[in-house]
Order: sequence, then structure tokens, then C-alpha cells
Amino acid sequence: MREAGTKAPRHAGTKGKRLPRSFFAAGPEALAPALLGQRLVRILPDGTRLAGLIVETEAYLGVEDRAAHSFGGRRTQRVKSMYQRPGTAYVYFTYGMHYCFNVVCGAVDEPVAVLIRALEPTEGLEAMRAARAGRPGKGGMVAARRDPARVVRDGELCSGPAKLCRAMSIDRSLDGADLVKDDRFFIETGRSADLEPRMIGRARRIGVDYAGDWARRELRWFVRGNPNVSRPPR
DNA sequence: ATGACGATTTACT
DNA sequence: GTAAATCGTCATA
Repeated sequence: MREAGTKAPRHAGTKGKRLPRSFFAAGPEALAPALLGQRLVRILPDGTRLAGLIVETEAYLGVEDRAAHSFGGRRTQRVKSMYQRPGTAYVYFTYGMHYCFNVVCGAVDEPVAVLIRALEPTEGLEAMRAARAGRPGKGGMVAARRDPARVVRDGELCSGPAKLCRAMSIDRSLDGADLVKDDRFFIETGRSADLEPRMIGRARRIGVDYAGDWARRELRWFVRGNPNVSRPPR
């Protein structure tokens, strides 16, 4: 994690300790800010290690949260991962072309989670650029709009929930993965200790205007001044 | 079986 | 700022 204005992270490439299940069991409002600065790691089938520090998260509070997929106790095929153990990955497909990734953080049958909205990329940037240059999601953009040669600036590589999934090759195959045990997908201790409270911002969640009062609640946390944050508040 | 919509991103005015 | 892309999911019938 770096403050605005400083150079590349000194500890890029550093491997941390894997976060234990007890860390993930904190519940969404505690886990969302606690995940800031932690390192999300993805090992590709060919062994390439991709990683980034988490710089933006959102809490989804479950059955009473109108913005949550589990609102009202919905227990559909799509959201089944949200009802699993803390530390489970909930990956869903949306808008016909994008994936988003959440960390489940409640007891079994308590469908709460934290959406990972942005990362500061630290390892495997080349592979990320290649993944982001092509077409998104499943079917992906029409021919007229896809541009395999398009250049994605580093600050835009993982600056959104679907962008980071694209950059890190996170798709449906990782839905339900156990982040505590899985060897392709996990979270390590990063540089959260460097984050003073004043460096953490809080704001409304993005893209949930349909959720009435729940749209107004400040359930989004982000690292102030970090260029990878998807939508820095005013 | 059908229709409306989405925890988004992108290009364009 | 607006609109298009694109299809699985969900509610309704």
C-alpha cells in the first residue's frame, strides 16, 4: 500500500502469511475495512502468481440488506456460496459479461459478504495487462468494440470489481472456493498495518441505487488517495 | 416459457 | 454527462 505521491511499493512481491478462517469470520462491517491493505493472490494454471493489495471494499449485510443478493433470505443457485463458511469465495456473473468477487464472512447459513472492488496490482502485471486487453467476461464485447491491442494503464488494471476479476482470471470456476485452503486463490497478510485510520475513507456503495435506504448507508471503505480506487468520492 | 433487469465497463457526446 | 454491450438469473405465469 502506498500513500499518494510516493513511488512503487517497496514490498511488492513480498509473500505474507495466509489469513486464517477466524479473520474472515468477523462479519461484513468489520471485515470490509480489515481487508484493506491485505494481499489477494491468484495462481494461474501455468503457475504464474498474480497479486494485488486490496484498496476498496463494500459490505453486504445479508437478509435485511436490500442491496444484497441474499436479501429476504433468497437461497437461489447463484447465491449458494454466500451461505457457506467464512472464507468462501462468492463469484457471480452479471451484465452478461462481468464477474465480481466477494469474501463470505458469516457463519454457515448467515449470507453476508464483502465485495472486493479494487486492488493495487503488485505481481504479474504483464499477465494482467494481457487479460485486460482482450474482450471481457464470457461472450464479451462485439467485434467492433474489442481491441486486443488496447493499452490499459496500471491504475485502471484492477480499479473496479469486474476489472480486477478480468485481470486476475477470476471466474465461475472459483465460486465456492475456500480461500483458507485453496491453492489457486487466497488472501495473505499485506500492508494493512501501515494503514492509519486517517488513510481509510468511507462512503456509499456503488451501483445499488435501487436499494432505497440501504443505498445511502456508508458501507464502502477505501484507501484515501490511492489511484486504483474505482470511484473516489468527490 | 417469458420478460425485465443487473453489487459494470466502455466508448462516445 | 449518456448509451450500448450481452446473457444468466429471478420472478411471474
